[in-house]
Amino acid sequence: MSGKEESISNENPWTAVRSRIASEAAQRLERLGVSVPLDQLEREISVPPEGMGDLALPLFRYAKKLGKSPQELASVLGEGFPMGGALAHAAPAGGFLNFTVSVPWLAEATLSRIFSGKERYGHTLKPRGRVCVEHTSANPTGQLHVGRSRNGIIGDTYARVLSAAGYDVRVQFYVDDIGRQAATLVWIWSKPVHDWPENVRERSGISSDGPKPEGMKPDEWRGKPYPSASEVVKQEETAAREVSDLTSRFERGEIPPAEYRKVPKDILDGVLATLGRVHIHFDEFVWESDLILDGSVRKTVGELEHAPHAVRLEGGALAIDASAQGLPPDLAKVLITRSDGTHLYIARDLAYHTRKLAEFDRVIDVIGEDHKAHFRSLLAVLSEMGLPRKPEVLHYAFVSLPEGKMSTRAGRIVTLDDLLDEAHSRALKEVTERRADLPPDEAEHVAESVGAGAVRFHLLSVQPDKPIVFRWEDALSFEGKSGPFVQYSYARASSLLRKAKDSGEGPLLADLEKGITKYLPLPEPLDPREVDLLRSLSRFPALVRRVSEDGSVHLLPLYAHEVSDRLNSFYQAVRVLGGEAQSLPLRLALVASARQVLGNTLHLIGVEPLERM
RNA sequence: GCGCCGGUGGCUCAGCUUGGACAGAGCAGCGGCUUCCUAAGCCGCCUGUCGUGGGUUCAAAUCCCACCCGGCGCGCCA
Repeated sequence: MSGKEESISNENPWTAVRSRIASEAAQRLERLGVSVPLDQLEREISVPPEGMGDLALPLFRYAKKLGKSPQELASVLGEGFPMGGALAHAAPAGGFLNFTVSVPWLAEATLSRIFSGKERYGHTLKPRGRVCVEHTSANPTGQLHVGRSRNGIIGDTYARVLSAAGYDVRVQFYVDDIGRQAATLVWIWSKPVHDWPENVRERSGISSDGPKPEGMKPDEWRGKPYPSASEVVKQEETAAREVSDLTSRFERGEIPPAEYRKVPKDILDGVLATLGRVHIHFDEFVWESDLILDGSVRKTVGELEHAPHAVRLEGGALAIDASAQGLPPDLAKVLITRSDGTHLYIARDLAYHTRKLAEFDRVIDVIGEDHKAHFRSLLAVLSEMGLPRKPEVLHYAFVSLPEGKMSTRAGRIVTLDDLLDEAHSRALKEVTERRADLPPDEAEHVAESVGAGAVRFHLLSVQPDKPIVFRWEDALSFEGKSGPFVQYSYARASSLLRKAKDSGEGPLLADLEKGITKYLPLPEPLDPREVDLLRSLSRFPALVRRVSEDGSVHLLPLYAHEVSDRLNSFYQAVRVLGGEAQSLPLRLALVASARQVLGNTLHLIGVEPLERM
């Protein structure tokens, strides 16, 4: 791909128009006697309500300075405003000066970028550095539930967007195999089942040693004794001692890592299989225990002992007084080790982050809002350690059930496995009813894709800050603002293009992909739905850019819905094949472009585009 | 008690970073559309004290203050 094409496909067509309006307006305002910084003016340009043009410049502020009415200033400023090229029309309205772009320009600028960029349309091709995204990192204690899967879906999407925005992204899963929770499970499984406490045997439903039952996932099987074993450890001192002895022996190198990690590994394998169903994959697994075995944790704790604000608490625990770092009084002292000298979770996390910060240009953690305080402490201590860069965080709120907080103990839990299975079977029912002609294996594939798409789309479409109350009927919606709605629009566009090729329009399509220019001027006037679709398609590069900067991943499903919605309306309103001959090139180009942009968006949100459904 | 985050039609949510023109969608409800490119679709109707009260401003869902409700957290768990 040549340099020129690169710059075209990642350049947002609107930026040039905006700066042209801003600089012309700035000159004209200057002549009238008020000088305004160019970037301020550019920022103030907004999008007017439907039917009033494409861009709007509010003039209230400047009217006041000039002692004119906003209406008057708008007409004076609009008088003789140079049109041509991208700009077709300027009209004062109230205190605004509204601009309408030329439709041929919009079509050419948008479609040519899509055709030359293809699956990279909207992407930034210029390298922007190395970034590490850490997400999910669930404790290996059992199956993933819907709440924790929100983490993975947000994290995976963010990683995809960062990659599209030009970053070299590495996705990490931090496996906490050494903390109290995982250790409890390693401990219980280290004993023969007949030595388990009776109530653990009873409640786990595991009564004898033996291989994993047929058809059960390893995370489900290995996780069964967790709730009861964890209670035993909390209540019985001997059990608690056995768990910490086990941990200490491992840390001293007396248990081979492969043996110690057998149970966590089984669980991780099960969790990864489930995450694979929603297209979540990792580049690297960082085992927490490795940070201990290779001395990283010891080194970090050693450094902290000599930190300027290190303090010893009564009993001997090491803490960092972070009040100088601006932490509120209740968080001011950050404990690093226990009184007995063993390190706390944050000590290991500090070692991990020190390593990541040395290796990457940006370090991003996707973590639940219950860890907000922990993250603040982490930041404060890292800065106490004198690290120049800081990790960034994307927090998300919890998923609860209508009956309340999810709880394994109370049996109030929805696992991602159950949700995906249910989604699959409902989707299969739909597919077989609607498309009896599809071969069974394709129907199966479509059902899996549609089910997973519905789940991912649903969990992604709420702003991460907001708590979600999980309801089956919302998560499994296949219509309206849903994953399947978008997949359906994509499939219809694909189908139409297949039909076009079958009816001999293949050469025209191939020609269009080389450039729309030779089919200009467009058959005027365009249907308003054609123009609306173009407008939506043209927004994509700016959206990708924005999401990569602020992590607002929930905007992507929203956008996918908008494009689908406009494609469907267009498709309903005008005839592509067998319609007016002079409209065929533009309409085919629109369908092909919309399909491309939907495909690109679906890729970012991790939902599979389907050629047929 | 303190801190952080949320509170927008019957339900679920965009919009708030950077104040701007009648607050947008989806679901549910009601009424239409299939001799025609996939009806998981399209078109139309109905539904709003933007939690409450103050303030700043020519202009507030958006910024500031107070309060109410919900979520999350508050040193030897992770």
